[in-house]
Amino acid sequence: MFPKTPDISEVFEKFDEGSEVVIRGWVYRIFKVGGKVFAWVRDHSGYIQVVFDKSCLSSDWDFVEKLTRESSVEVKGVVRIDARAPGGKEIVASNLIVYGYSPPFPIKGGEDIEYLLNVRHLWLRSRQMIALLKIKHTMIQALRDWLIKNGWWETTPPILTGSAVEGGATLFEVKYFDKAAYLSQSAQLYLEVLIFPLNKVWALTPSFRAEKSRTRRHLSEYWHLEVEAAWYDMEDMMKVAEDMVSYAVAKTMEERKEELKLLNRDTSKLEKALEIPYPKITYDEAIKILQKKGFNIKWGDDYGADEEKALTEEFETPFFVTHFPKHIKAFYMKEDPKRPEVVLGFDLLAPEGYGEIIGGSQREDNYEKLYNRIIAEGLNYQDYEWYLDLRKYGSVPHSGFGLGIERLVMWVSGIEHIRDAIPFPRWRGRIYP
RNA sequence: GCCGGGGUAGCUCAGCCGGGUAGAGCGCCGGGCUGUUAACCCGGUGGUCGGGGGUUCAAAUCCUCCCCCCGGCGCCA
Repeated sequence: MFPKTPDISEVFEKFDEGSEVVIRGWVYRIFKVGGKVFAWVRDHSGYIQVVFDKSCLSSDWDFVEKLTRESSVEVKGVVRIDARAPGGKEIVASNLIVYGYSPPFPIKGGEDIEYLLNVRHLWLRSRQMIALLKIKHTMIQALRDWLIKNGWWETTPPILTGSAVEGGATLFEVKYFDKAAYLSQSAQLYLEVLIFPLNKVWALTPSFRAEKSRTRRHLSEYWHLEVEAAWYDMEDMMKVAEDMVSYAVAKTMEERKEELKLLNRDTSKLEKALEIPYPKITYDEAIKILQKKGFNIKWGDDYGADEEKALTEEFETPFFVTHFPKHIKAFYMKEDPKRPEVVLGFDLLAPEGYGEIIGGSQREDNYEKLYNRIIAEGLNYQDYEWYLDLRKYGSVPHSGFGLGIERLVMWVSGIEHIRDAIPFPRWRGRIYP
């Protein structure tokens, strides 16, 4: 067993000048000046400067001479306060153990994105990536906390499925014994099953979309938080969405201050997302806004990336768009009883150009209507027999939504590209490492 | 799938238009420096110019086909 050593952040917090300490980590930067060697040693909590001075070191000086970036080390030494050290504190080493030397580290700064993606397994050690990994952790934790505190059951829908939720063109096909199966695009249909035994359910699963997308907002594999509940109408579900999102933003701002600062996130903009309820506009109103802004768009058109971006500029907080034309939305969305040409669907768009982070709806709970929509979409109704059964055996009004975890992390972190919201991004052509 | 940009040293790029012995900075290696913060100074090392085919006395450079990457669009979370 390894005797436990303090985190590097604890050296700053709990160890006074002159106290002896042992730390473990990786060499992050190294400077050799005169007779001394300065090494910044990093662990998950931060980094500290270690000073190697021949006169203070009992272990072999040769080990110090050979130190390289990303070598893994254990250092014993004495804490010293010194203004010349980053953070104002350093460790004067008395002993060095090297667990593993590193050949010249392939990332030195200034590399282009293709190169960095190919050494992603090493790039994840950078301070920006560490910050993003931590922000994602905190956001997932907060969303989960909120759901559990509010009485939602966590469930485990399948990843391998026999049929599509939406279109078939974007499915990843896999071999399933002697048949074909597909990687799940959404757990929604299964969550709709699970509201009958559990009323209010959710799941956090990977979703897969084989879209040939080449945008900064799409991944082929992303983490999908989906919720579904019986006796929730669209309004109820929008309330869940805004409560949950604002809670997660608040928690992240509270617990990940340093990381947001490292990423240069303007948190004054995030603060506005703490106030709920979020504004709600209908699709009709969105079209009018866009027309006023000079976009060539008419009722019935789906809005594209430019239009969506323009819309988000009208708001400083996340906001909802509701009541879309039926033909631009999925078959399972419930028709508005007052206006059959629109559905009870909603999107939650993040401000600052980030756009859609949630898509949800009240579900069609009438057997005939759902059956007709399936046929009208050209889908094979036999694939959906079990799903149609839900409308036969005690059908219930219900609603749900799906949230893209990486989209949320991207907006809250203020980053340019979704690939940095996931450690091992996947899209067309990218499967390594 | 479509539009645009790109592939030259370990990395970032120049050279290509107008063909004529492959360049720079960084890194790395060696030396120097008594406190570095992307250290600095001196010296050294480093290449199937993405791949195939073609034109030419001669191709990184011109023509052609193919591959890969990046940015954007549509689709979505």
